[in-house]
Amino acid sequence: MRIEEDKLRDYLKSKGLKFTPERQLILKEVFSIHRHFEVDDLFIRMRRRDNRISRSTLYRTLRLLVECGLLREVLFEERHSHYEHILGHEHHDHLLCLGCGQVIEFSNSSIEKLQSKVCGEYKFQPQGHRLQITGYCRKCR
Amino acid sequence: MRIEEDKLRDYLKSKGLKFTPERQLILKEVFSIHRHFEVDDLFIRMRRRDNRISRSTLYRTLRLLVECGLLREVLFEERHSHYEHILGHEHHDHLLCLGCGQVIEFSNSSIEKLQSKVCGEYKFQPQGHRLQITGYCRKCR
DNA sequence: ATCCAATTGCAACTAAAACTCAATAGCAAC
DNA sequence: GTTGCTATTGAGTTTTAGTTGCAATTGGAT
Repeated sequence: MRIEEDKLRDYLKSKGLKFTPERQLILKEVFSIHRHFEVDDLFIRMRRRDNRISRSTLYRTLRLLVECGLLREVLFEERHSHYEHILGHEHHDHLLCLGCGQVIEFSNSSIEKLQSKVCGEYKFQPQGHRLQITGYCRKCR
Repeated sequence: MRIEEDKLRDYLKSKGLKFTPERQLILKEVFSIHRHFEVDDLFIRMRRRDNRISRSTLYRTLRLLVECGLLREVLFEERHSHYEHILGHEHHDHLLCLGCGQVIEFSNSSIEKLQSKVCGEYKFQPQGHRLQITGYCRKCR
């Protein structure tokens, strides 16, 4: 059926973990959101659908989804985690509007190339990066 | 006397706030640290010197120092804040080693230029940015 | 069908940071 | 220098975000 479910099943199996109904429900809900979300967003959405999953399970499952490469954690100006899909989305970075909170995604391969070059200079082996530009969007400035 | 003290005094005066002995001590301690630090580092250092400043005051004062442009908050992989000096340091970004936790600073004006270009494309007025590359340093890879 | 390790939900816990409030102290005006 | 108003402080309490321990439950390999 869905690619993301296969990916999760494979990951779980490879680690000797179980594919539970809770994990399936969370996965489904996560992939029905098509923008950035935080844990509490997810919790409330699931409650509305009467899927009474505990917060502990949400936290534990989100960690799994990050580990298996389905989700990415993104840090905005707030002190708690935000997540976004990786599957089917090319890598991108964010413009974060301090006025309206809007998040604009962008990607720029020249910047990525320069980053590789910098890493080379420091003999640093990159594993990932975050680039976030804060400021004001067209409407807010 | 010191530029940073003048800057803080000016900022406080402009906001109708007061230059207290506590704020002076914190400022002094902050500028005696020449690397990234977190709130508790600062707290412990001050205790060692018998400057018994409460954590509340530290938190409140650090916020002021960020507001007046003396400090910058940097987010590493941990969930609490780290700070670094702005004054007298040109803007830079970070390579963060997941092995030993080492933080390498770098700056690259070509990346900055490309960022400006991206902002232009989105009619986004940048105010600041964070670029953090995680991976493994020469020793750890 | 059996069995064992993984999972769940709940409650208790933790860490970082923010808030509350009574006592104190800058500092501007006199 | 004194006064008075407002900002500030520290101690303790609260909030927020997330983690952990544990007893009961369950997935899934055999």
